[in-house]
Amino acid sequence: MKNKKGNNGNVTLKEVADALGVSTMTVSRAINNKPNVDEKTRERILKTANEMGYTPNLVAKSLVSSKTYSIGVVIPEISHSFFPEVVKGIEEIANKEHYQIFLTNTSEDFEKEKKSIEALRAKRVDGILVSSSQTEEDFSYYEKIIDSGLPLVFFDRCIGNIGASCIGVNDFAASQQITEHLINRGYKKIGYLSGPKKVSIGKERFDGFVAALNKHGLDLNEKWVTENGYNEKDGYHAMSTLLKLPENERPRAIVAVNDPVAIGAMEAIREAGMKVPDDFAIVGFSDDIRAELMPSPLTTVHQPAYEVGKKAASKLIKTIEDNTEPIESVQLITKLIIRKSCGSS
Amino acid sequence: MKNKKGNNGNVTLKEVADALGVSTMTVSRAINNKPNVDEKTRERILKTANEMGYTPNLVAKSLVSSKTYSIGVVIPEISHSFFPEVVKGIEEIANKEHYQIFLTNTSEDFEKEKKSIEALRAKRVDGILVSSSQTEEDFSYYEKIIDSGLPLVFFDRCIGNIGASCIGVNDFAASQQITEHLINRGYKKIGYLSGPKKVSIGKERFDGFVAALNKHGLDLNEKWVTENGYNEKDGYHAMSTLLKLPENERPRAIVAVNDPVAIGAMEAIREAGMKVPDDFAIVGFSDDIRAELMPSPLTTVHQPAYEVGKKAASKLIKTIEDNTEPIESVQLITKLIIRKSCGSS
DNA sequence: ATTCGTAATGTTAACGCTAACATTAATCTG
DNA sequence: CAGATTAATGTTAGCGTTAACATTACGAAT
Repeated sequence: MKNKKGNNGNVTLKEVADALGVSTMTVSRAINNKPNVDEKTRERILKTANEMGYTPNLVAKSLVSSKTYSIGVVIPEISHSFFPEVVKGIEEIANKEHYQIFLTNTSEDFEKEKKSIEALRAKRVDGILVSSSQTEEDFSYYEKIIDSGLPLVFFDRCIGNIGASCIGVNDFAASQQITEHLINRGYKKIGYLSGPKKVSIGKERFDGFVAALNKHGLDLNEKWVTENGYNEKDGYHAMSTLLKLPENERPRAIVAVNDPVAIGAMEAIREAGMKVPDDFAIVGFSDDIRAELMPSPLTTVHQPAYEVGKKAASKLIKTIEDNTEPIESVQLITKLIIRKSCGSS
Repeated sequence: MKNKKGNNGNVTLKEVADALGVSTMTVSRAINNKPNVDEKTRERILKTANEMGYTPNLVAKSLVSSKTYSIGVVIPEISHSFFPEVVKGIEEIANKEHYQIFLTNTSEDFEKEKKSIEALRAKRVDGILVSSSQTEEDFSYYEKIIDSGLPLVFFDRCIGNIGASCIGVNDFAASQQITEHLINRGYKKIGYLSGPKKVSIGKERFDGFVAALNKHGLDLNEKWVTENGYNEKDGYHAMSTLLKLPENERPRAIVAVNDPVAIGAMEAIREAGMKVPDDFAIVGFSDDIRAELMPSPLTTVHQPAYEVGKKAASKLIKTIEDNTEPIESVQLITKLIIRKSCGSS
């Protein structure tokens, strides 16, 4: 409205230069604190640039430097309390290093995930941080991405051994540990509410569960294992299925792939008129913000979400800024949080 | 690792053109589905471009068009359950319209907010979506932004009458309504845990509270009003202060500016060995994911967070794409959620 | 065939900026 | 004070793309 050119009312280097009768290079040097500019000239330029409301055009700068100081973040579901914490950590580090983050939510949809990544790539982000909704079936997509040289760090849900770093937690061990906690409390009939095993965490946690059973000589009862999604409604649905079994064929304890699923399952149990832990002991994973508030506070595995975010961002930025940065697989330490839902006092 | 040029392994239009012996314009036309390209040529080009792994460089495109298809989103605290829902709505609409979102978290820090916006502006985002941590004291910063012509839409926390649209809820009326609910239940000694009044929601909600008192001829007792932040610890701290009053000088009911504050306050009450609603009735605002799970489920005001996000994004995009789009102040409808913390049966 | 009209393709310049080289002005040196 | 340094400034070209104009090709109409 107050501007002639197409640059949306933004002042350009050249305009500042013309206003002062110097060359654009001198202005560029002055503004970017490059050497070989007379101190007086620099001050004059800075003053005028400021008065004119000059803001550097990073788009143009990026075209020259092929560096955007933007990183893409691909998340399966922002409304899970785990992810906002992760994002907070990512944002904090990115910001400190003068990067901005593009956030995309895929709603656990691999197609949407791929589309988002294409969009990010077209925007020439310097790298991407991905928690994938499909890590086990078809690697080819990510193999291509990594091959193309786009710096990529997985977090939480990783694809292993394809040349990208991974920042997660020890899902296998933690899942085994929490299952063993149940076993040690005397439960023998233990069911498992799984998420899709095409996702690393789905597979790892399930494997940890099975390992715990094996270690203690317990059998895996296929009828007690369901595979659904990662949300409350999935847990509700899965538990409803188990509740349809004749009473004497039901498990006595439940391990859920994550807290939302556990919370959904608890709802199904409550609706069926039964109680946690009296009728069913149950444990989750992730220490959702709601976990301790449940009618029967949920025993779960606490994940250091904020730390995962910080570590992932810092690893990505290192990888971007130094291509000799080694590929690394980091497993942050989880903590078993024992509450009442498993029947502990 | 497999590339000669500086373009980070990205294939350029010119490279595709050279590979086929045509001009870059022809390739550009073919790829962008412009008319006047022979069908056979187009197919040949598309095929080769695909084989070579061509991805358009949006940075270059943006420089030409001065349009980035990026929007900035400025949020005070992503870990509040309200905001991830909003972001989800924003992302959904933005994505549908082929925009990407830059997410920044300001941690309620106005200085950080300004820095983020400068960074977004330098990146030449097409517009910004802001929930500001300071909406009442000094408008000059945002006046300058709006004056500069950068499309801006506020959400949740707005600055009114300075030329930007605002998507929020009717904080005043909802706060008045929930306070009246308390009054109607017979409470007369009502305290208020406020957030900073330099933020619109802080002011509006407090004013609604006062209006309800006035309407029913109740006095505002200054000693029962505290002003802190918007988080759990702030609520805890504020309530602790009230609890230091001699027993007969304490309020009997509490209105909290939002749910996190109410939840913090409930914790303080519990630690003091008292009960909700028996010793203190309490109500919140925002319908946090934890509200219904509290030991005494929290009566609160439900805000349509997801809708706020969708509406804000769509308003911003309309404003970006059509500068005759009118400035608008939208108040979405909240819903009073009555649970047990206010003493209702 | 010649001319014309349109479809297909090409060329140039520009978006805002900076690296690299070129020039000019200021400062030394003996 | 001439000649040589060095500091300050300027000029050119190019990052990848597209708008605008220029040229060429080709089938249709005479």
